[in-house]
Amino acid sequence: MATKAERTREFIIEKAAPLFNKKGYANTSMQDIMEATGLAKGGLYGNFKNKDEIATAAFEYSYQRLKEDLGARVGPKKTALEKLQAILQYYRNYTVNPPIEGGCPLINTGVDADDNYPFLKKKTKEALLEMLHTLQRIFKKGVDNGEFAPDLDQRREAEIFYAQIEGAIMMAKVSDDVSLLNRMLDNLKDRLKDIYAR
Amino acid sequence: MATKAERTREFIIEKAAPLFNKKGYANTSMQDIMEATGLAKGGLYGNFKNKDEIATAAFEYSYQRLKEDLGARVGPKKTALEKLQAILQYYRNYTVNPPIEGGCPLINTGVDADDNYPFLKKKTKEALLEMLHTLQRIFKKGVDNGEFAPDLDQRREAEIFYAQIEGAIMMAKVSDDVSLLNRMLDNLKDRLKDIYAR
DNA sequence: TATAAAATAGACCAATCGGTCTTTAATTGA
DNA sequence: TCAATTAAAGACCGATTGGTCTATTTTATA
Repeated sequence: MATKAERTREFIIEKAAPLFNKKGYANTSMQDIMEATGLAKGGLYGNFKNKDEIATAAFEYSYQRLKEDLGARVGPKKTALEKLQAILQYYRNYTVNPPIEGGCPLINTGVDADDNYPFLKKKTKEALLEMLHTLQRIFKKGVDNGEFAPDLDQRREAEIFYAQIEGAIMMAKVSDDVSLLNRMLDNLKDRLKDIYAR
Repeated sequence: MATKAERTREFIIEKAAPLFNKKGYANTSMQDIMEATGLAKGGLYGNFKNKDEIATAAFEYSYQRLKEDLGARVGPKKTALEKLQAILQYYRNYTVNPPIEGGCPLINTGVDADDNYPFLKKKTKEALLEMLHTLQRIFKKGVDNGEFAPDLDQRREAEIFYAQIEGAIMMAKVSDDVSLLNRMLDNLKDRLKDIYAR
């Protein structure tokens, strides 16, 4: 069994992650985290050096969950087309009931951190690049398998794919209209068919 | 000539807008605005009721500038295709040298305000819907002109168009790679040709 | 069960926050 | 030019911020 401190640390991260994801760094106070965890100051600062360290761990936790959720859906699928469709399915109604409160941590932390918190921005950049790389690998697999046209620009397709999803998530949230996101997913599905048909 | 107060008010907005756009609401302090304007507390609170009012005026100013910049480029163009191409041209290298420091105010304020500041979120929503509506009108014009296929789903095309741009801006910022955005604009340009060719 | 070690509580701190209010300075119109 | 009005300065306020530190409690080990 993990030591008490390790368990408490993980507990704090789990409670803090949705707070940071929803409210951002500046709007999430240590007081908020104390209330969410039921711990006092000593409990938090005994397990973390400072707020930055909690925020960093919280983002890593949120991103890890995103990866695991997607991995669980994509992993079992055999073809590239099925993998990509599984990703689209994952994002359906995303803004209404996101796995982590507040929505996509890449968008939230990316925008929040960009001009304010270099240590968080660095983490977000790494996560985004990894995500794009994973998508690119799926498209490559599709080409290698003969599912997609051999001259397909894999990086470009990955970027288009993800930009449309992330852009639509943002727009759906701002406009309080999840159907905007779902329409985008439908369109991407159609686009996959086009690539497939070639 | 406008009254002194009116001029000062506008001056404050101009100085505050890039601060809010770059740093967000919580990270922009009245002290920051005092320093940016050279005014003391009395100067700010004599012209605005509170921080919320400055933030609101700042967002409206930033959005107004976006509209004007785009309008100046799109207005003179005759065809829908040319108008859309002008928009794509406007966003080229956007993350490197944005018209308003911090980048797209719709993304920034949208994400910042969504779960935190209802009064700002409302403004962002209105702005986004107006922007989408404008784009939709351009696509409609293209259909009416016979430039685009008559069965073109104008709303869908507008949403795809803008989601790709906004998603790419976000990703380009986070990854510190403006070429990601420019590749997306190139692709959108190609896509317009496809629609046009039909 | 007793004891050493680890973990947490919570009082306390200086700094900063948004905002108020009175005083002083600048502007404006006669 | 001068008086009335408007605008701005800046001292001040209570609340909240992130963070420290010591006392106490809980945990783990012998």
